[in-house]
Amino acid sequence: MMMDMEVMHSNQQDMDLIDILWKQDIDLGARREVFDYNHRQKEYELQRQRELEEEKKLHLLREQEKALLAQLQLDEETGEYIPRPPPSAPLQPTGTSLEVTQNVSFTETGDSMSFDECLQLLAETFPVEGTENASVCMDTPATHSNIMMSPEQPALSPADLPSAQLALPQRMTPDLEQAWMELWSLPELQQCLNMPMKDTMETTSYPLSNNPEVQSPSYPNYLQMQTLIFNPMTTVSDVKTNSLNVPTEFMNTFEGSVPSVAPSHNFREVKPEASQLNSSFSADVFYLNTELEESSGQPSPDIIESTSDASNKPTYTSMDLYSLSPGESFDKSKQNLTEEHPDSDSGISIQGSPNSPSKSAYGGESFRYDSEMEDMDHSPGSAESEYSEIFPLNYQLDNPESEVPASSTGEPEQEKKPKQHTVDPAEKSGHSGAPFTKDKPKRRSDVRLSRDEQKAKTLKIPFTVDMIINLPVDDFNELMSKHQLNEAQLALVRDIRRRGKNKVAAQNCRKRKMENIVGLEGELDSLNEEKERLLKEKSKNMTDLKEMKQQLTSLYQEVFSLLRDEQGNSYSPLEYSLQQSTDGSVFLVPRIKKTFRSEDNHLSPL
DNA sequence: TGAAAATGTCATGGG
DNA sequence: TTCCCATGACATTTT
Repeated sequence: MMMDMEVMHSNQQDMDLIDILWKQDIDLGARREVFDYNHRQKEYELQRQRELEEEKKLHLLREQEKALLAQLQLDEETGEYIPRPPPSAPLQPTGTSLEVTQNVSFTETGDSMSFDECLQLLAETFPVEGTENASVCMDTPATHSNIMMSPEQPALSPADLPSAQLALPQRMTPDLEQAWMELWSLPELQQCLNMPMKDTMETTSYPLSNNPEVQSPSYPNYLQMQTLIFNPMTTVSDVKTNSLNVPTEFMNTFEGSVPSVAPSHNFREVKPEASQLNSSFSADVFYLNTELEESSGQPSPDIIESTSDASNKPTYTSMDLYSLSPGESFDKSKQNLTEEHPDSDSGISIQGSPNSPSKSAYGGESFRYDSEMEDMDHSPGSAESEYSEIFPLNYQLDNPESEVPASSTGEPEQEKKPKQHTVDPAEKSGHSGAPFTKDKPKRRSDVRLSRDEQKAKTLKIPFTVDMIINLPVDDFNELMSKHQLNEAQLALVRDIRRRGKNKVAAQNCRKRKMENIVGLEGELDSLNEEKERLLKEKSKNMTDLKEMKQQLTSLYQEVFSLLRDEQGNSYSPLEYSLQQSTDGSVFLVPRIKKTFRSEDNHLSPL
C-alpha cells in the first residue's frame, strides 16, 4: 500500500509536471485536454470501467461454462462431451438440449443478480458516458462468446466475488484512485495494456493462421493476467488452471462442436501434481501446457505466449514448439489423439508420455523450427506448405502415441528399407482410412514429412529433416562430419536428403512444365493470330490481284483498240498479244503460228 | 465410387 | 567417379 501511495504520488507529480509543460507548450497548439489532469482522470475511469466490464464478462462466461459443464459428461468412446443424461430421478425435464441448459444457466438465480448488482454499482460508481471502448487486450475475450472454462477452475463464484472483484468498487469507493492505482501498479496489467499487438506478433517468430484470434498471442496472457488482477486470492495452481482455459476457448474457436473442456478436465486428471509446481509463473504455464499437450494432445496457445515472452528460454525444444499448432492443427492434434488409436476407449489419452524425456534427445531441434519456416519462405515447392501443415505433422512426430503402433508391432522402423515404397506401420496406423472420422486426412506432404521425421526420430538423427534437405552441400557435409552416424543413419539421412531434393526438383520441374505449357499456349495464340493476319492479307492480295488483272485486261483491250496495222485495220486481241522484252520494249506477237511469224520476222515493235 | 488432379518417389540421363 | 539436377514414369493421395 505504501508503494501504491508512492505510485499515486509520483503520478500526481508527473501530472503536475505535464501541466507545467503544457503551459509551456500551449503556444505550440497543443490542446488542453491532452495535458488535462481531469481529462486523464476521466480516461482512467473509462479504462477502469472497461476493466470491470471485462471482468464481468469473464465471470459470466465462467458461470456459463460452469452451468454448461454441469450438463455435460465425457463420452469415453468418442472423447466428446455430450449432454449429461438425466439421472435416475430426473432433476430437469427430459430432452434438455445444450442450448436449453445454457439458457438455464444464464437465467439461474443469484449469479446474474450479482452481476446486475455489480453493474448497478459500477454505474453508480463510474458514471461514464462511453462504455463501448475496449482496449486491445480487453476486446479479445469479449469477442468469444463461446468461451469455455474448466469445471475445476476456481471460477469466481458469487460468494467469492465480494472479496475478490465485486467488492472492489464498493470498498474502494472512498478512495477509488488509490484502489485503481493498486491495479495499475500491477506489471501484468500494464504490460497487457501497453503491449501493442504487433509487438506480440513480432515476438512470435512464426506465422500463425489467418484466424485473427489465433494471431493474438497476447490473448492467453491477458486472461491469465485477468485472473491475477481480479482474483487476488488466486493461487499459483489456479493461475495455471485458468491459463488452461484459454486454449479451451481457442478450441472452441476452431471447432465449436467439440467440447473444449477436455484439456482442463484431463489435465486435472492426469497431472494433479502440477498444482504443486511452484516455480516461476511463465515456466509453470509453459510446462503445464506442455504436459497438457502431451497428455491430451491439445496444444495450448499459452505456450505460444510463453514462447514469445521467453523466446530464448532453453527450457523447451522445438519439439515443443511443434505442438503449438493453432488453427487446423488443433483439430489434427485432437484427431491424432483420438483417431490414431481407435483401440483406446477414451478419446482423450491418459497414457503416460514415454517420450517426454526423449524430447531433449534432439540437440538441434531448436533449429528445426526456424528451418521449417525458412523452408516455407524459400522453397519453391512450399508455397502451399502452410503453417498449419507443418505443425500437425510435427505434433504427430512429437505425439508419443503416434509411435505406439510402430513400436507395438515390435518392428522398428529402421529395419525398413529406406527406399521402399511400402507404407510404414506407423503410417498405416495413422493414415489408413478408418481412423480419420472427424477431420479430413492429412496432406501428402504431411505424410511424407512425418514419415521422414519419424524415421529420423527413430534412428535418433540429431538434426532435422529440413536441415538435412535444405543445407548446402558443404554445410551438410560439415554437419555430417560433426556427428558420428552409423550406416543406417547415414543411409536414412541420404535418403531424406535425396527425397527432399527430388521432391523440390519435381515441383520445380512441374512448375516449369506448366510454365512451358502456358508459354506454348501463348505462343500458339500468337501464331494463330499471325495465321489469321496472314490469311486476311492473302485474301486482300487476291482481291488486289483480281482487280489488277481486271485493270490489265481493260488496259490490254484499250491498247489493242488503238493499234492499227499498215492498212489502218485494228488488231484482234484474239490473234495477237502484247509482250514486253527485257529491255522494256513491247512487241505485238501473233498468238497463232507465232513461231512461223517469228521466223518470218513479222514481229511488230510498238 | 470412379475419374481427374495433385503430389511423392524412383530410375535414368546429362552436365 | 560422384554429385546434383531435370524429367519421365509410376504410385499414392487428394479432390
